[in-house]
Amino acid sequence: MSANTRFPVAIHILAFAAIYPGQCPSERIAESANTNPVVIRRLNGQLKKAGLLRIRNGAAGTELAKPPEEITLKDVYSAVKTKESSHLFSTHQRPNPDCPVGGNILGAIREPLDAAQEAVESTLDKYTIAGVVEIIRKGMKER
Amino acid sequence: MSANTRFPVAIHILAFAAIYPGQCPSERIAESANTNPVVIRRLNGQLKKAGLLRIRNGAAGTELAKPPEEITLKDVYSAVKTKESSHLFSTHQRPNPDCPVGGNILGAIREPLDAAQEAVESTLDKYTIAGVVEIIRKGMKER
DNA sequence: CAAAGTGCAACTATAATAGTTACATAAGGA
DNA sequence: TCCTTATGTAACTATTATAGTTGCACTTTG
Repeated sequence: MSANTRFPVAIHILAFAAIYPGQCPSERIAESANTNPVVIRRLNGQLKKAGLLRIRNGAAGTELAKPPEEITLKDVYSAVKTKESSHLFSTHQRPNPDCPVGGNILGAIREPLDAAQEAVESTLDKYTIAGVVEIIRKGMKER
Repeated sequence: MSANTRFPVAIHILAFAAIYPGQCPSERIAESANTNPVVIRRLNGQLKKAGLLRIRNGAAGTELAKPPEEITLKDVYSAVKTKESSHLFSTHQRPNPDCPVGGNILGAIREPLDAAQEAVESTLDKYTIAGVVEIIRKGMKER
């Protein structure tokens, strides 16, 4: 596959909307993220469904649906994950149930894998779009 | 792509070697993990290089290179990660440097992404092959 | 030296992902 | 009202990390 960049691009979208509210058509964000407008619109749809972004057709504008302090990176991560990308670690699908190891391996690794997943999500929950925007604004001043 | 299953399969290999030391040719492990012997040998090579597995050609046997209590899942994770899979989260490659957001986004998300990565690794470091084997053995008795 | 098994090269196959084109639809402003 | 701007979405193609496979030279033990 190509690498999954939906999560970082989704953060990009929200940061953009926070900094340029009402002035962020998909084409402009696509240019900023160096991708295609349709890719942005697809993510926009997921962010909208998750209640993070307010989008209107036509000459209206797109803007955050909540204050950036209230949008955590975990919210973003959850908004854009698919069934395939929802777990950091896949497991091998059908280890041989007739082998004592194959029949028990999945149960034996579930706890550590779940714990790792939980660790990621609770870490992402500590960061917000507001924090990301703050760092971007700092970078903007320095040029 | 297909999903990356190297990490769970590598755990499978080590657990197998712990339970059946000296009796684990790649063909037998492949059957247990429901995959191809070459896939196992490829992982074996990485586990050997990382000092986790002792492998001999021919009619000799494969066994753990250390006691299972001393092999953490982080060791395994590190052993089998590739350049592509080494980071849980990819970033979009070339956000537009001429855009204030595009030029600063990567720097702004580095800290949370690194923190998430670190959280995963330190979580995996708390689990060992010995722990996995113990759960498998418990399952073996129950049948 | 035979049997068992590894190491590795060189492919093919799979599938998740991004990229692209095209167009119907919607909303706001002159 | 109609033009402009933009979204939503279907229907593809392109990319690429991954697993799967075949074949064979090499190594080690007995």
